[in-house]
Amino acid sequence: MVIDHDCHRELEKTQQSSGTAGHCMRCGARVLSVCGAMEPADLQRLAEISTTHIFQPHDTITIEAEPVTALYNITVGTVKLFKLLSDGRRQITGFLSVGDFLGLALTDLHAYSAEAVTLVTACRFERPKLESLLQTYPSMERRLLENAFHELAAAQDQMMMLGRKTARERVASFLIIQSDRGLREKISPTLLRLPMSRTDIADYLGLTTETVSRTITAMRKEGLIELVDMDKIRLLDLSSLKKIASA
Amino acid sequence: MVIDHDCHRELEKTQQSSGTAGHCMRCGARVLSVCGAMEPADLQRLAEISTTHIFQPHDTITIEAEPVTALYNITVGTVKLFKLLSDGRRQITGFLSVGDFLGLALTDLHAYSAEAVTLVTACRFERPKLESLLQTYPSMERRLLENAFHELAAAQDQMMMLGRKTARERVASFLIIQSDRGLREKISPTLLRLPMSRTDIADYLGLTTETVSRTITAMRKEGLIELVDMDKIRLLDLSSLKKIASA
DNA sequence: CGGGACTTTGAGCAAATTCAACCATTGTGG
DNA sequence: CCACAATGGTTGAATTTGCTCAAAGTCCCG
Repeated sequence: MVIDHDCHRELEKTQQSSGTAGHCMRCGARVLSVCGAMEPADLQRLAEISTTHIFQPHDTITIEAEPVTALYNITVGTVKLFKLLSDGRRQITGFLSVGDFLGLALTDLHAYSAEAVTLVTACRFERPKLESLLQTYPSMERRLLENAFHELAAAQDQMMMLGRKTARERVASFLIIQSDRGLREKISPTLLRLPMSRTDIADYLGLTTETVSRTITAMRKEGLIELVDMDKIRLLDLSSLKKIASA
Repeated sequence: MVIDHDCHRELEKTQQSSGTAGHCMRCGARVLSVCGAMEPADLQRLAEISTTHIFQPHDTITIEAEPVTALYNITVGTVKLFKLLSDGRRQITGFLSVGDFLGLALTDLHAYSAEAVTLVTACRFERPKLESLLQTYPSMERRLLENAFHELAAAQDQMMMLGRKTARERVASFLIIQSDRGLREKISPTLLRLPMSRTDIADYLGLTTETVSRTITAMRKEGLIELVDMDKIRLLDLSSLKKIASA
């Protein structure tokens, strides 16, 4: 596992300050996230306190236990959140996609690390500025609360998966989750694009890459799924998959 | 596993309406929870919209996927939260103790079931009344948000445990978590009372009772812990346990 | 003292991991 | 433009961790 990203260089290179442009008005993530509640004039104000950042695949975005300096709203791409044990074992706690928030916390330190899976574009809000924003828009706090509860429910499903499901059930669950993840990542109702590696899937499911690979092969042979490409999977029998997922 | 609780009967029998009494002023959980931020006069108002409930061990408090009608604040005892698969496999997602909230959600349906582990006393707030309360005390919303983020961080630790830790590491983690759970459940700095059964511990750790039992026995033989009683464990070597827990 | 529930212990088993080899795709330099 | 190294994915065999099934021990409560 080679970790060799010129992360900081990359960051400076790709940072796009945007105090003047009304980029928030054109933001594709707007309809999905907090900004959706705002008036055009307010969006202009939002644009003034936010900057756009681009991250290359494998770029580190935040590091566990380091100070929280900013909040990001993902506008393009996929991000993985994870925790590490001292010997390198990794648990991916979730994947973020367009419209999702990263670094949303009231604590001073990040609870997890975050890394770009694909090319990622994100809208960055400096923490102190965010605080004042929250006071200006009380409805945003409510949205954040809703968001937090939603994540909490997802976390509980994940616990059930990690604690009690078999490898087969976990892989099925993963496919269903990806399929349900709005229509945003889906190419067609049944064709699914998985931007993350087998290793990432394994670390998300609490399995090894070998087990994930073997399970996917088995499902393919059973006619449950079809591997169109390494990162494209067609769900041929959604109802069976759902049944397996929540046994 | 016998499920035979006359839950509803029990509920009616033990419900203590308290519109007039200033029970919130005397509440032991107050300092630990949201109510701590309030003035005496406000506590009186709080007492007017809340009722005290008592649950016997094994009483069901809420059921997964059923409508959320109220929010409880635990004032005495321990509650377990769990999810079930159709074949009976169970995952305990957490234990609640004095000061913790139950049924805190903006969704209409419960994300999990909750059951009393010990004798439990809880302060019940009807949902519609709660909504108006939140509008009266905006600072409470912030507290709820903090609470949600705290739970989210705990959930991520739990995911790491379930997905990547060995049985030994899980049991050590459990003991450390119980030990860290404030001083509220602790008898002395090293003597720990575990109100839940081995089955509950197993369902929390994603293991079987046999594995939990064997692991505890092994730790006892190694001199890491001492079983004072079935439900009392003395942590003899906290630093070693901590090292094992977060390998 | 006896019955029931919970816990511990034991022996064999199975699911998933580990270790190892092989295959496919991609990108690089000669 | 092709050979070849590098990366990621798949497949196979052996191993191991934790599970299943079974029995014995312990605690509690009437």
